[in-house]
Amino acid sequence: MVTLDDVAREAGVSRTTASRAINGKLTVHPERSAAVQRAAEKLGFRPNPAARSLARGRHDSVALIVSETNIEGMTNSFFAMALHGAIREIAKTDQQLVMLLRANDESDEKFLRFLEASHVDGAMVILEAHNTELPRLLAQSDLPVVFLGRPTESAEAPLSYIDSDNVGGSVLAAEALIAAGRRRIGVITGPHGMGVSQDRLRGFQQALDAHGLDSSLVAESDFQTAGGAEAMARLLDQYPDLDGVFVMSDLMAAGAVGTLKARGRRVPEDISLVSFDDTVIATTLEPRLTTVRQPLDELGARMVTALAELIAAPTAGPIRDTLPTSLVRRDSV
Amino acid sequence: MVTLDDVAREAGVSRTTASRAINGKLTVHPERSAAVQRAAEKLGFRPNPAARSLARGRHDSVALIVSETNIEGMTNSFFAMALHGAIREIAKTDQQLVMLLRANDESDEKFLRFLEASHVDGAMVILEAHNTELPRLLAQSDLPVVFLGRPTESAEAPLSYIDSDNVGGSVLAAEALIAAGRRRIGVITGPHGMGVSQDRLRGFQQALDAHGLDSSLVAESDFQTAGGAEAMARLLDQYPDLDGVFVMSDLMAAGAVGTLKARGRRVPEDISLVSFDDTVIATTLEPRLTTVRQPLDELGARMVTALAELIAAPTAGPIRDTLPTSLVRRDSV
DNA sequence: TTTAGGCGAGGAAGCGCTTCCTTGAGGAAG
DNA sequence: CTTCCTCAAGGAAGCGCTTCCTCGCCTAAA
Repeated sequence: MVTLDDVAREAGVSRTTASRAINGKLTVHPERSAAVQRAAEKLGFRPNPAARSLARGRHDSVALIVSETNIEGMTNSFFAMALHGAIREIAKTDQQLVMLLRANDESDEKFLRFLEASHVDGAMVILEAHNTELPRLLAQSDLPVVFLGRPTESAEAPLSYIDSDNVGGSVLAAEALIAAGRRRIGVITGPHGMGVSQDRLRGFQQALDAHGLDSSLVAESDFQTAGGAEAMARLLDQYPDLDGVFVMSDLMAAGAVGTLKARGRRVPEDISLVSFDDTVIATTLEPRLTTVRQPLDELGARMVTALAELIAAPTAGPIRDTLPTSLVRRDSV
Repeated sequence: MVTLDDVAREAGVSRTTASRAINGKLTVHPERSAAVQRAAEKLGFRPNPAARSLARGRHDSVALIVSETNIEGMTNSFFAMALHGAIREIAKTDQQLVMLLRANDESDEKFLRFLEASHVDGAMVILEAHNTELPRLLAQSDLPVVFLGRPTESAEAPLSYIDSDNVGGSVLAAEALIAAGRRRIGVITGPHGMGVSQDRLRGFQQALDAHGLDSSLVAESDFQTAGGAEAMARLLDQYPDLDGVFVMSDLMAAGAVGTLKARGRRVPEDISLVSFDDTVIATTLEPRLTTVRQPLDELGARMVTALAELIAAPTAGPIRDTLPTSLVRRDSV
C-alpha cells in the first residue's frame, strides 16, 4: 500500500505539498506539482478514501436506497436501467455509490438512524409502486435526497426530484390514438395515489379534451399484468364501443392485450393500444407495442448530478427536473 | 455528530473500554459493557466507518462490478434480481455494497488500478453475455472475487463462483419435453463460448442420450429475441419433423415462438417448448412459457456470503457453489 | 506472607490524509 | 536600506476509531 508519504519522499517534498499537488491546489509551484504527479504515477498512488473522508469530514459517497417491497415488483428492468445511468454518471466523479436496503419491517426512526449512520453525503430513491411512504420519511431527515419520479405532494417539505415528462408522454400517446381515428378512448391507470398516475392521466385527459373527446373512460389498476387484464375487462364491459386504450405500463398492457384477444378484439384492427415504459415486453408481445419511452438512463444520470448540486448547495431550494419522453411506434396502433 | 468519546464520557469509562464494549470484546466487565451500550443507545452513537476502516486497515465494503456493455443487454431484470439478493444479504452484515463501473474504453491495467484504489475488501461480478473478458482480467488481481455464473474455464487461475444448476435444470427441461411425448427435440443455445451455454447443452444432451434420442439438433444463438427467432427458423429448416425445442432463455423463446407462429406451428399442440430464466416475459407471452427458474435472489445472496468467506480465508482455495433450479410448468409444453 | 498469574481497564500511538498556522524567501514600497 | 507584503512550503495537529502495551488489582499457588 503506497501512501502519500511515499509519494512525498519520492518527489522530494513534504507531505503537505504532496497533498496540495494531488488535490490541484494552486499554492504549489508548477514544477514541484509536476514532480509530485510523476511520483504518484510511478508509485501507483491512490489516496485512501477512508483517510480522506476522515480528514475532510465529507464522505464522497452517496446512497441509493432500495426498498425491499419495491424491488420485488416486476418493474425490475425499470430499476436496472435507471441504476445504470446513475452508475455511469457517478463513475465520472470520485464518489462512490453505495446500495442501502430499507427493510420492510424496519421502523422509520431506525431506518433514519441507519441512514445517517451510513455516513453518506446524500441519498437517492428510485420511486416505484408501493414506495409511497419513503418520501415522507426521508423528508424528516436533513440529508440531501433526490427522487427519481415525482413523489405525491406532501406540502410538508420541498422535495427534490427528477422525473420523465409523464404529462407530455401521455399527450403523445393520446394523440397517436386520435390520429389513428379513434374516438372512444379509454385509459388504464396505475394507483390514483401515485404521482405518475396523476401526471399521466392529466396529459391523457388534456389531449382528449382538446379534441372534444370524452376523457372519462378510466379504469384504475396497479401497474401489474393481472391488474391490467382485469381493468381491461372492466373497461370493455362498461364501454363496449371502445376503440382505443392508453395503458400506463407495458406490464398492464400485456394483460390488457390478453383480455382483448380473449374477447375477440383484434389489436390494432378493432382497437388501438398505446402503453408506457418501452420495456422488453413491448417487443416480445404480439403485436409489438407502441409505447412511450422514458429516458431511464438519463433520468438515473441526472439524479446523480442533481444530488451533487444539492449537496454542494443544501440551502438552494429543491431541484425539480423533467426529461422528455418519446413515442416509440410499433404495431399496436 | 456523536463520537466514541461522547459515549465513553456518558458511560464513565475510557474510550478504549467503550470501543471494546461496542465491538463486543470479552475483556470488558459485563456491567460496564451494559453501561456503554446504554450510553450509545441514548446518544444515538454510530461508529464512523471511515475512522474504523482507517484504524482497522479493513474496509468493510465490497464492490459489485458492472460492466458497461453488460448491463446494456436486455437481461436487466436478471441483473436486478440477483442484485436484490445481494443487497438483502449484505444488509445483514455491517458491510457496504458499492457499485463500480467497468467502462468499455478502459484499459485492463487502468481498471485494475481503479479497483484497487477503490479500497474494497472484495468484488463480485454478475456474469452475463459479452462479459467474458472480465474473469480473466480479475484473475490477475489478488483481490478476492466471486462470480455469479461460471466463467469459462481458463486454467490460469482458480476462480470462485456461484452458479445455478444449469445442467440439472436442462435435464428437467429435456425430461419435460420427453414426458410430453416429444421425440425430435432441438435446442437453441447461447454462444458456445459461454459457460452457461456449455452447461445447459450438456444437461440437455445427457437427458436425451439417456432416452436414446437424437441430441444433435442444435442451433447456436445469442440469448436475444431476434437471435432466437432466427435460430428457430434454422432449426425448422433443417429438421422439419421437430416436435419439441429447448430454448436457453426466455428472450430467445419470445423470438422462437414468433417464428413458430409465423410458420403455422402451434405451441404446444404441434411443438412443445421449454425455456430458461423465468423472467416476466414467460408470463406475458402467449402461450405462457414453461421455463426453468433460476434462484437469482439466492444466487445473489450466496455470492455475498461466499465473498465474505473468501475475504476471511483468502488462501482456502476457490469456492464453487451450485444452487438448484426448478421447472415452472405453464402452457408451452 | 510472598510471588506468580490472570483479568479488566486506561494511556497513547497510529491508521493516511487534510489543513491551520507558521516560517522563510523574495519583491515591492517607503 | 529597512519594512511590509505575498507566495510557496513545511510542521504539526487532528479527523474518530482500534489496539498494543502497560498497570493495578485480585485470586491462587507456594
